[in-house]
Amino acid sequence: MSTETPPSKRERTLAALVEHGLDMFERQGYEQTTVAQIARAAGVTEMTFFRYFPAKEHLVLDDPYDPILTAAIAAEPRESPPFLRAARGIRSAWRALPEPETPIIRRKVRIAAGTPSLRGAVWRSTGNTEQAVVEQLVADGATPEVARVAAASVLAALVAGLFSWAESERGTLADAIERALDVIEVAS
Amino acid sequence: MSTETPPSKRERTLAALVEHGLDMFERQGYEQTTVAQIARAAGVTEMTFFRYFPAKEHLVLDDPYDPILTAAIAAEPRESPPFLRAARGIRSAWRALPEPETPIIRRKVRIAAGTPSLRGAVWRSTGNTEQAVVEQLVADGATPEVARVAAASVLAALVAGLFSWAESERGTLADAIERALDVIEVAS
DNA sequence: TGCCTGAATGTTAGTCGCTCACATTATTCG
DNA sequence: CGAATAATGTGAGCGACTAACATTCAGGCA
Repeated sequence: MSTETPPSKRERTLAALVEHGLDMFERQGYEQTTVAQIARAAGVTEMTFFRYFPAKEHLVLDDPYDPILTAAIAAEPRESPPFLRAARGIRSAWRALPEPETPIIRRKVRIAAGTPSLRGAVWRSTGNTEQAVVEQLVADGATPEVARVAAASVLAALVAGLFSWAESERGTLADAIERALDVIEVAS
Repeated sequence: MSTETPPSKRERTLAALVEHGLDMFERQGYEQTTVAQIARAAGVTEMTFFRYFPAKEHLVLDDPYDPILTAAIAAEPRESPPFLRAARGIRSAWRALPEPETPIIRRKVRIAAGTPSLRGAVWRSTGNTEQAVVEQLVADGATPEVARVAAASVLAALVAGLFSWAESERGTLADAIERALDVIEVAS
């Protein structure tokens, strides 16, 4: 029926690790869950876990959105100040995006939002995106200092919106992000 | 001559730990420096290090500014939107503050800015300040969601300004922060 | 001055995240 | 089927951090 090929062994153990990992994080907390426990629950060795994820936190953190964001920022008119260009670019990027498979994303974000050490990790992992945004703004004429502040501030708003969305049971991701950007774009 | 009492033993080992720690971080990098190495250089045991700092990163991260910030935000007129209230509050708070003993602060911020894992730690450690700002904004009538976004975004700008300041050899801390807030307050 | 109490430090052992070198078992495809 | 390659296991070890317990040191009081 479905056109999907049967999952390879690699895909199956990956899915098992994610499934058991998120499950145990939700039940007993991130810090209280050991990598060895997750591996054991997935029928695999601790070593194997680290072959799939470079660190424990990566079971919760992806981040595939860099190219879309930077492209959208590049499309903004250069007359606006960098801060507004970044905010509006992100806004229009998300508007154009299909709503992603939210169930698992919501679980991950909720775990991250509720775990102090992961909140830090989220910020660090946003570093790549931030760097991309900075480069785009600089390419469009902003100074590096200004670009760094603009990028950091806008992305912080985005992350805060993400966290709020995950904690509230309802609403779409796109709406939450729009509302977050509304808070910041007080100039029109 | 000086009115200072002679440093106690505790003060002396604390100073030794900070001094050798920062020194080694600058010379060989944060990740490449071991807590045991710092302790040894300070003539003390690894265990003693952790009696002074709850974690390695705390040798670099303080954060004594919460009360001043929240007070200044409370003083802002409530007609403005929360985002601007937070930004302007922080601005006026720093304007009123005496320029702190910058040499050691600059060293710490520079180390933090140049170490990915510490950038994340800074963000996590800002959580307290963020929470305080959120509470102040909510007390002044903002919704929690709006307050969280505003606080996160403004503090991110502040941190970005801090990092820029530390990396550039000259300029005062207050000026750097003002410039960072200028980027964000595009509405007037 | 000498003791005495509490602060400061040391010791040992252990957990957890994470890495490396090397051996072993599965998969898949010619 | 057999060989190449992918996936996993083993064991040893490092570094951050914690806890229980023992020890030494500092400074005030008789």
